Amino acid sequence: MKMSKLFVQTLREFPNDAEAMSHKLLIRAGFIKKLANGIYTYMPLAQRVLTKISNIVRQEMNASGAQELLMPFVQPAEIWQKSNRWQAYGKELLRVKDRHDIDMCLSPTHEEVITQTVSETINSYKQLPINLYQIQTKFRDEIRPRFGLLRGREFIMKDAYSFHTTQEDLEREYEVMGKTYTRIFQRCGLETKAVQSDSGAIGGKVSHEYMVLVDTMVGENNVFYCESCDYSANSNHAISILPIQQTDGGFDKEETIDTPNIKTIEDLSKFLNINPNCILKAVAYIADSKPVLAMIRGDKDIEETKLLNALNALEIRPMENEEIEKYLNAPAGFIGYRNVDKTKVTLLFDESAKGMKNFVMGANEKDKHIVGINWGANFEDDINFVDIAIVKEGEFCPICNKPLKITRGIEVGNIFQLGTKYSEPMKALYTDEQGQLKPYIMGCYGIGVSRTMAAAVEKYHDDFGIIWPKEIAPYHVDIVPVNIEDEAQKKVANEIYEKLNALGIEVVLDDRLDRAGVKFKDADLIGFPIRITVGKTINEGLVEFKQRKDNDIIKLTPDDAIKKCQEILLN
RNA sequence: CGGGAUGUAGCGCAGCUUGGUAGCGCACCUCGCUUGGGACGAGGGGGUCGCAGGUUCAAAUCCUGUCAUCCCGACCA
Repeated sequence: MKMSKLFVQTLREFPNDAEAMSHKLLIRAGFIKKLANGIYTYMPLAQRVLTKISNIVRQEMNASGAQELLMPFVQPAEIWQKSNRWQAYGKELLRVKDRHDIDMCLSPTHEEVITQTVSETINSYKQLPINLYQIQTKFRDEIRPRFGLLRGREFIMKDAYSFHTTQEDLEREYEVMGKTYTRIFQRCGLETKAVQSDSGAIGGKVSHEYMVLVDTMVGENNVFYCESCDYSANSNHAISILPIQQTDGGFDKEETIDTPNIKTIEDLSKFLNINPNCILKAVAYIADSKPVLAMIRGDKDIEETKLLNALNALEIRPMENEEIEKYLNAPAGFIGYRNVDKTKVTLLFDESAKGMKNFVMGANEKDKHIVGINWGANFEDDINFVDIAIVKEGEFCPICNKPLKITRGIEVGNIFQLGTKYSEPMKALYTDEQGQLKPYIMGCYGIGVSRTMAAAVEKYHDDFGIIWPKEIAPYHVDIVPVNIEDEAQKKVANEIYEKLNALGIEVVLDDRLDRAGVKFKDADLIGFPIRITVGKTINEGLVEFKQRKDNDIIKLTPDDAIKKCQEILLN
């Protein structure tokens, strides 16, 4: 490709409205253009990267026995009503009406269509298992799209769905997909960590997320991991062993005391001169319009995803102060679990509270707390402790009891064991060996293709621009004649260009009339893995060879430069 | 949906306080000159100042409304 013909416009400055480095660089280097919030055009350079990622995905999925198909992007509401997700999916599902006033939607995911399609096509256990996938645009009307391609509304996803007769066979395929994913991302030049995760709106019980670990804020997930064993989990799912499990407030009898205007754990801890872990904290929520009171040890915080799961609820938000008065009969800051009407308010206790004794909590009365409380002493014994706490740094691995580390991660893939979550409501059945009708046992497996591109930029860049891994770079080599009007330089540059093309190496010839500095800046910004500069040294028969990843320049003959390209690109 | 900010040429911005009919840099076009890290000179094209009302002889500027975008939070594959 001749640079003068390439449909690209690099910018001298970073865009004003971008925050994440991948967002800034992809726009500045001319890979993407924003059309609307969270909706982007992939320019030719980006399209080439996406094609390469997609091809790696295809090769590995096919090698693992999956088959590619392509399903509709616009879907009728009817099919979503069958799975009960027309209601449950919420506002992320963009709904539209067609000219006949029929409800339709832009598909955020394809469980419904694939389940129906498979159930119409496969009737017998003899045709199972099967794994089907597609690579396609998805639309999710996110509340707050951000970070460019990392959280767009429209994005490209590979989604695969597998169908099985037994849980064991699903687990086998789940393992296969896990290994396939690791390989796919490795081939894209990205190391990933498979972490345990919450399964969210897609549903199912077991799931793992494939995270690219980064140290920037754009990794929207906190990942906890153990260096001694292979435990790792998204913070919304992580569990831990607390450094201090038994806490004692030291009060020798239970009594109500005055705590004037002491509303926070911090203030109360100072006022009574006790550790926050001796205070029982009350956090009030509204879950699916119903009041919930969660009690947790004072030094811990609620993980709302876990709370949501414990309640089997869809939506959750903190209570407003008026709601606290109304439902809990207590002023905010002085809430306790006693006097709560358990027929009206769901009461939950985090496991961290189990080891507390002689502890403190709100007295359900303004400016008063109760000290010296013990489980079972003054309240019914049948308290059911559940895990609804967020893990904190410094806590210990649940498997091997070593300190847990925390890092940020960009989720580029996920795998779920769905079970019969879709096949049952949608009555997607096959006939088993005994002639019985049974719902399929399903798995699903996603890869964010466009997000993977952004994650690679997020991971591999420097002050000058992008540093593409060679496997997904838009082009492999950029040839820069320092002065295109110098006949000797022009001739050699053209020869190298022709030879590399003939070898099947993807190459750009920067034939623009601009000065060398402009071409060098663009080469670094766009991030070609290899740059060959044809300049003055051509009089000695030498060109300059530079790899973007280390920026070291060596001088070679044109033929040796070509050989070096082959060497680097082939291994 | 709450908090904060911003909308002026393709991109980055000034002008707004104090109203007088729009400007700078980059990019683009022409000519000259230049060619190893985003040169220089001269000339040129491009904007209903987000949109809609209002005040005024006169609005980018003041007022009201509205839309969009960005950041933080909430939310979410």
